[in-house]
Amino acid sequence: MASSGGNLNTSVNSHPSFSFSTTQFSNSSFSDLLGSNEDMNNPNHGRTSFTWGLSDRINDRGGIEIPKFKSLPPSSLPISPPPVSPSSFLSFPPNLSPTMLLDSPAFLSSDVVPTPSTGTFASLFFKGDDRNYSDFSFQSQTRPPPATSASIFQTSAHKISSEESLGRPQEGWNAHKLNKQTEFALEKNGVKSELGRIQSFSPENITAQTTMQGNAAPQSIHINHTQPSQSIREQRRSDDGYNWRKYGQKQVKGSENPRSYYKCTHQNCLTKKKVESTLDGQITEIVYKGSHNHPKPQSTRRTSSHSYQTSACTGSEISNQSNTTFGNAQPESVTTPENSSTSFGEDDFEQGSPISKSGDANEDERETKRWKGENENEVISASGSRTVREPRIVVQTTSDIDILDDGYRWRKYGQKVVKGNPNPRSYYKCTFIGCQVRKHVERASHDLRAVITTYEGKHNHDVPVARGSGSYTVNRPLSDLGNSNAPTTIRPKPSAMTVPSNHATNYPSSLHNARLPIPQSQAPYTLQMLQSPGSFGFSGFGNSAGSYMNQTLHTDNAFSAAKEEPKDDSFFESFLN
DNA sequence: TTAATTTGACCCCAT
DNA sequence: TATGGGGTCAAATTA
Repeated sequence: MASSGGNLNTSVNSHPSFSFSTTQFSNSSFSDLLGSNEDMNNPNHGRTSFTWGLSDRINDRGGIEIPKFKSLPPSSLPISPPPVSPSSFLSFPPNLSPTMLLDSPAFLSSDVVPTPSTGTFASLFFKGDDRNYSDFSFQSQTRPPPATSASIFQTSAHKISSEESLGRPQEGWNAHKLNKQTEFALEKNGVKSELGRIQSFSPENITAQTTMQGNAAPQSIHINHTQPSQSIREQRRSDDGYNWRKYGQKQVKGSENPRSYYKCTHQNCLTKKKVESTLDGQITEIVYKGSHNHPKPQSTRRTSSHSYQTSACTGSEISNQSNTTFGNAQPESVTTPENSSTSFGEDDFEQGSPISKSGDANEDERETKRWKGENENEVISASGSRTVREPRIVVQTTSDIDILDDGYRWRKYGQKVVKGNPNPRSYYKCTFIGCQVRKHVERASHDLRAVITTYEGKHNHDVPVARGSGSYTVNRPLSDLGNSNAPTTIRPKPSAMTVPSNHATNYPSSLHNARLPIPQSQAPYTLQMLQSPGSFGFSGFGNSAGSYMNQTLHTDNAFSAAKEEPKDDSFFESFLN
């Protein structure tokens, strides 16, 4: 349902502590998690730490007896979306509109670089067909995929992470698909991940088209729950496009998460990867070792309705252009995980997120020692292995200047102190003739460094000529961006999260740097989406202008402020002159 | 029957 | 040098 006009978007340049990430896919069914009783009878299992991990945990939870952890089918390896480093928060030059990025075919290309520096990060959240908002929605696990490219943003623990950091109580997520074990796991993490609800994410029952891949843009993730099982050979192909053979699994110390070891099945290719997943099947870490010496196997699944496509961030796809550290330039068609290694700054993760959970203090320290990359986007080992960690989006604060510098020209027409926030809210109106877009900016009550920018309406014009932005031309084709490894002008600057306000309709709020011009049309992506306790089916998402999302931003004051945004135009009109 | 996965055991390396 | 832990092997198991 394409929306029009009357959109309100809120970008929250907020709280450093607020963080969330998208997609974390579980690739194992709960039945698998539950395992079988016969496994319990296997004396050998006593040796494993599963007992130590799961059983103990279960016991702690009240003695619910859970059969041994049987193992997580890693075949699907739904890789998390491209990790984004906190240091690389997407930032657009004043003259570069996200819309341009989103509209670009490049964003639909699986070969587009998924790094934050290339804007992929943003795409993860923004991307949805600008013109097909209806296709963009959070969907519950049980919902069959739309015929088209419905995008399913699966927030996982990260979402929860954001909730937690924002003090939002965990609430109602549809746990009908969850078993106690999973719930425990999630609860333990202080999280009930939406992704967790997609526990049965596996090649067998899922068709995941992700555009949300780390690579490029996000696009969409189709999960076809109606799909029958696929052949094992199909499963063999992981979400990164390469074929892997599992050759081991181990429970590593300090983590409940089993680690699976895979080798590339391509002849003479020594590339390996290890995947660490949470008990509920969510991948928490993927580490690639070595480089593929061959192109990615041709996949026909991408075009098949029955195909199982790479999950949100196939390592390979993610990587294509993000070879910041790994210089192994490869054919464009050959994207290798090695090149990706984009990583959301874990350090910013709130406790309770799977990420942080998996890494307790000691673990983190250990990891830090072992996997110290050159920059925050990378986590590499001394041996050259790259780590693709859980994607995380961390909302950071930006300066007021940034907030105002979104590429458009604004005229201040009012200021007001709104309920819930002692800080005055500046109201601006787009100065472009005929453009009714307005926005207001305010500092979060909880943190003066955090700035909330709320947009309303859609610009009916392009981004004005850049102000002081050098090289970027407003209409620069995104493809240029996508095809280039150049960092472009997307600055690794802290970005703000755009959170649609109550009015939000069309705007894809999302990670939205303060500098981001408001796209004329974007796939709406809201914090609520990330925080929605229950189903992520946003029926109201993308409603026509004027409709309210009825969202409940139980996040922090910043969001609350947005929520309390005056809802009628009269409020704004009162400022108009 | 074949191929992939599972998993106990072993090897290697860091401490 | 001893020990622990991660990584790998390979037989057993499963599909």
